[in-house]
Amino acid sequence: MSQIPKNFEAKQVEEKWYSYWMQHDFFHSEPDRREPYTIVIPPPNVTGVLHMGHMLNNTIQDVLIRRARLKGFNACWVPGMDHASIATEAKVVAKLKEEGIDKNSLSREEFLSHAWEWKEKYGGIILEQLKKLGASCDWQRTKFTMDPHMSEAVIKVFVDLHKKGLIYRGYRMVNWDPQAKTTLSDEEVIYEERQGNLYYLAYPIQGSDEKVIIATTRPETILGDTAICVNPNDERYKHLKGKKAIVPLADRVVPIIEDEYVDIEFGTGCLKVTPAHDENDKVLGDKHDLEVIDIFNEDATLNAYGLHYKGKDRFVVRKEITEELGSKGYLVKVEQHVNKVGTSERTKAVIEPRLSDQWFLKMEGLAKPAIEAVLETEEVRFFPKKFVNTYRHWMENVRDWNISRQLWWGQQIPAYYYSDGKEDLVVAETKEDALRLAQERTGDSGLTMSDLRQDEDVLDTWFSSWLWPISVFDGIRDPENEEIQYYYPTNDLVTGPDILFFWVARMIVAGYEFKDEHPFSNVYLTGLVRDKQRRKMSKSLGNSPDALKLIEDFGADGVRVGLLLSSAAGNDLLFDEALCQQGKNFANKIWNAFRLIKGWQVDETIKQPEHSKIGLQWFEAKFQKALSEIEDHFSKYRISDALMAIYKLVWDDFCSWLLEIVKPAYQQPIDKVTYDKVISLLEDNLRILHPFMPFLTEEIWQHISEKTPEEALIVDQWPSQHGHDGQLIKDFELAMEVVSGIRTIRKEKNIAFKDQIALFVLNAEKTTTLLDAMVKKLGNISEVAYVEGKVEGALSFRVRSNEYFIPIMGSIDVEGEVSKLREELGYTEGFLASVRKKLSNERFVSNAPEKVVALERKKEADALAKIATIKASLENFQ
RNA sequence: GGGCGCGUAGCUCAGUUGGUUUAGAGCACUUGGUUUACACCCAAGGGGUCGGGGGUUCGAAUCCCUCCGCGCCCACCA
Repeated sequence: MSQIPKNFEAKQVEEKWYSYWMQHDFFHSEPDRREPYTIVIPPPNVTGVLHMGHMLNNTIQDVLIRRARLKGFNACWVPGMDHASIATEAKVVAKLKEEGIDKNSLSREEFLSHAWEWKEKYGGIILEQLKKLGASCDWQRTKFTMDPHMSEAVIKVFVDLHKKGLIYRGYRMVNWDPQAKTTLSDEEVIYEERQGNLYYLAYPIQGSDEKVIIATTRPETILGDTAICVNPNDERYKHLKGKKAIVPLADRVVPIIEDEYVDIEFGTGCLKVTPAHDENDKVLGDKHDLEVIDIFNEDATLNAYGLHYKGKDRFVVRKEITEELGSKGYLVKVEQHVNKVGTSERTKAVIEPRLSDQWFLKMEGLAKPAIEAVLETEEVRFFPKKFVNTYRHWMENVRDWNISRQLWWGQQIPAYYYSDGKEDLVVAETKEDALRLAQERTGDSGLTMSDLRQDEDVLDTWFSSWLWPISVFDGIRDPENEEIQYYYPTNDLVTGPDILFFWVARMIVAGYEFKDEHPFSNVYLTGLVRDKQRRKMSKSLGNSPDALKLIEDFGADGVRVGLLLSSAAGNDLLFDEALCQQGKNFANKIWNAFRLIKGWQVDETIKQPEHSKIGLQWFEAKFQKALSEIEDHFSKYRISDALMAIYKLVWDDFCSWLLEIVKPAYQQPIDKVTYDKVISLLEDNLRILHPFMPFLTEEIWQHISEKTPEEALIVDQWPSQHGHDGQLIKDFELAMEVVSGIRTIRKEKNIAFKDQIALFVLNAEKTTTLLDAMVKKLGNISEVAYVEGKVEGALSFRVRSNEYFIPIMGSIDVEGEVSKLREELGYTEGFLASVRKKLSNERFVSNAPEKVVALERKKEADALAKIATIKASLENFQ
């Protein structure tokens, strides 16, 4: 035994087995006759580094995939990365800036070559980090959303949807990120409450001395005002009908229009209309046919309409224009006002509503089958279920998806303009096809490639990732290929609820649209990882632990267990390093159980002791019981409950009870029957533990006996279920309570374990001699003797209706014993009273099911018997 | 403003369609322990009027109402 280290040393073991598994291709999957079990990874950003969320996510996926592998499925976990347009482009722009290169000085092609260079050099660190966690991904299948084949699929889908009339170009109000100079989808905008001001401005009425007061939060936008609007039912403004107002500073004359949209109660009940910079104003503008004046440049500085503020940033202008309005007498008052400001999820910049030409995907029709799949057919099930509501709400009110982004990094939209007209375009997979189409359309066969100009925009990154479960198997380009037929639909998807709309919902949509089938059967939504104070983990707070450091400190298995121990699906995980410590301790516990067993000398001539026999039978029953509970937990995606069940099985039942029972005396050999059985039970434990703690279990597995690669634990078999002896478990519990009673008395009376004691039993409930053997062993009892009456000069305790006596040397602390007995009596009498209260209620006896009443009667009888015993003992002392 | 969910031991959570001892687990805590697998350990133990109030029922942590507190999602008024 001395050659086996006392503590489990995770580090070298992890490296050893990961490369062993890789070397033998155990993570790799090819279609075969087995049933497939497939997971596609939520592709992390190519710019990403491993954080706690990834750790949790991928640990869960690895648990599922390893378990499926053990269950004999052809397990395939496809890894990959997302090109993350905005994030990556921002990174590359920043890096170029450091090198003194301005993005605007580069051509698109030049920029893209820098971007690819960046990607090759820095991208995908995260995948290497996942290996440290033990993720058993099929790395031969690693995909990137901008791989040529993946991009081709994206383009193909765009063309297809365009043909179906679902993609259209619209001049619309979009969320504009002035920092990234691109559009964001509604989902990428985060609203934050900010303390701002409500400015009350006076607009002169044309041809009169009267002024009308208007409240606004964005005074700089007055330069884009093209109307004033009041509610037609507002008596205060009736007389203004048909008149015109003059916009301060701009001196523009604008109409005063009436619309019920205006809230009479808010502000002054009078609204300035700026169609270019507010969604609602745009609607009003369209309705009343108003002029649209855009006052911003694309970086949200003011353009020529900004007059003398031209070139200044909107927030600078807000401050300065307020002062100017004040000095010229237009500013009536300023009130504090809390309003919600949209900010970019990625750049944090304040979003401006902006009108621009964008590409949209019609969602309403596409959403239908995806709604059905989750709400009606349940072809796709969510865990936890509560997210179904969230999903429905969003999907039933889904808006058209703005899929264009004003960036270069991504798939360029395959639309080609053949003239200066905005609508003079064709959509095609290749430029050659586009030319043909353009020639047909115009009837001008003289049109050449150089007459075509491709749309500058790229597609939203989610427009590639919504195809992920299909495109990783090349199912868009080649729908009949063997892989897509075999692996699709995939089984489980594990991701965070924050991308339920961005990604999950859209994948379901794409699944039905392009494969006519659900993309996955189950969606496991994890919670967010928070710190102990419930704060979200974030870089800026600096409360996110270094993932790799954690693995270093606690071992990958320890971290995996730590993360899983408290992560019920959909519940936030309050991360605490103590949990990883618990995981590490658990690893060490198992390691030492193994060391103990490995150290035993086997003697084939020894007969199996009775206590070992019963102990092994009992553990087998316990194992089977636990196994069925574990299966049940897995079926409900209660991963942490499954782990906890295994934790208790291994620590309490296997180590604390079974091993103590079968353990031979110091330096004594063990019989072969027991030894072999213990080994096989240990192996079963390792099998069910393996998905959670792959490294530790493989290490022990291969230490137990020499194994060929085919016999590695990772590709072994999950134990089979075959029922269990429930009665044995119950009987054993009685014996356990007896052992516990003996230990209590030993502790109270300071009787060392090595001193043997005698145990007398006044027996009402039957026990078997096998169990007595177990009690003898664990209690270090010289003999278990059955008696007819109370034993004098002994300490006693009761388990169920049996009474146990331990004679002790010296005098007994009568007072102490009596008070203990009185306490026990008090409790039991209280209990009896509560039972009798029920039983004396006639309506209970007549209405409750027979079974329930019978149970109460049994409780009553047991309590009475126990009370009699305690009273008798008390009399003995008096 | 609309919707969803949650409040059970110091902490994190179980508690399936109301009925198995006067509610469970893990961690933490207390006490004792150098027993030759493990102090990253062993053993024993304390701790909750199930957010408050009301109701339905023979019986409520579990169902209904209401109040209080918390979280999330959606929409958004200048």
